[in-house]
Amino acid sequence: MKKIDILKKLRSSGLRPTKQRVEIATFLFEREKTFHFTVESLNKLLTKKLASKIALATIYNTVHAFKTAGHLSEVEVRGSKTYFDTNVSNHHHFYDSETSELIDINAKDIIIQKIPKAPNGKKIKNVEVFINLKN
Amino acid sequence: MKKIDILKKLRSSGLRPTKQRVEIATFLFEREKTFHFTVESLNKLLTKKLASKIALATIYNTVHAFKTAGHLSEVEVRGSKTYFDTNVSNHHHFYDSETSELIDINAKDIIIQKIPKAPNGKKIKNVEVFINLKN
DNA sequence: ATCTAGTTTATAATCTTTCTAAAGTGAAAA
DNA sequence: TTTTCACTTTAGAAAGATTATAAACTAGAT
Ligand SMILES: [Mn+2]
Ligand SMILES: [Mn+2]
Ligand SMILES: [Zn+2]
Ligand SMILES: [Zn+2]
Repeated sequence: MKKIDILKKLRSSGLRPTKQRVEIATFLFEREKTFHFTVESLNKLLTKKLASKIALATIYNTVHAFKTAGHLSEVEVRGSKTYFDTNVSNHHHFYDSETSELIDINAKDIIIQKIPKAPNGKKIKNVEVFINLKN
Repeated sequence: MKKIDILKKLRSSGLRPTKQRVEIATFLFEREKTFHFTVESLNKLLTKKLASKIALATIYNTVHAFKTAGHLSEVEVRGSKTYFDTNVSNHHHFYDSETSELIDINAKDIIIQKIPKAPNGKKIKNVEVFINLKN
């Protein structure tokens, strides 16, 4: 994703393209592959990459704003920290607890043959498959 | 599960059957159906049920001891609190975010037809299916 | 250039969970 | 039974992640 598109992405979500948001968005979205991160890991990487440091509160604010805008999704992973994902399409994950690393699985690469009916008047919103890895 | 079995369960895991442990174990395991809970919800229910209150630290200690002994499992649910489960067999869950309620799905009731290979020298430890519900 | 609502920031506050260390207790040994 | 001591409970402190606060800053409209 190019810088011009990043500005569009921000503006179209009603987010002013501030210096901090553009830097964070560039870091997150100017890459080909999915990026999984926690606020802590993102903060470390941004600190390493950027000359001027961004306040931790701003990183939290920005990540939440991006999530609300639909530019990031949240992945539930065992542990205390919240994981975010630049892949906002429906997909699944491998999880390597040795390295705390998430790996995407395309939705088409998992086919579920049999699934129970949703209980009492409820419907199925989505199905998440989480595959834990070992050595 | 009967009280005598609860004492056996504790002793066989190397846990002294103290007053608090027996009360918590009785509350958790003397029921037919699976029970899903957080430490907070368990604490509230125990406070309501018991005459003498158990310290929050003891509830944390006990729940972890039971988990380590294999009498409880942990379920990863979106949100800040940790969920525990009296069903320690391999199974899946529905999750109703309206009520924050987990519902068990028997492992046999979900059949996965196609699954990707584990990456680079890793193996699959287990597969967790999490079905989010809506109205 | 001015203005203002939106944004950033340092810091405090909150919330869940874990740690600490002192007091209490189960059960083995005497 | 009494003694003993490792294990357990407990209140409160501490930790760690996240959110709230409010003052300073700024993008972009006028
Ligand atoms: Mn988590
Ligand atoms: Mn969670
Ligand atoms: Zn992903
Ligand atoms: Zn369950």
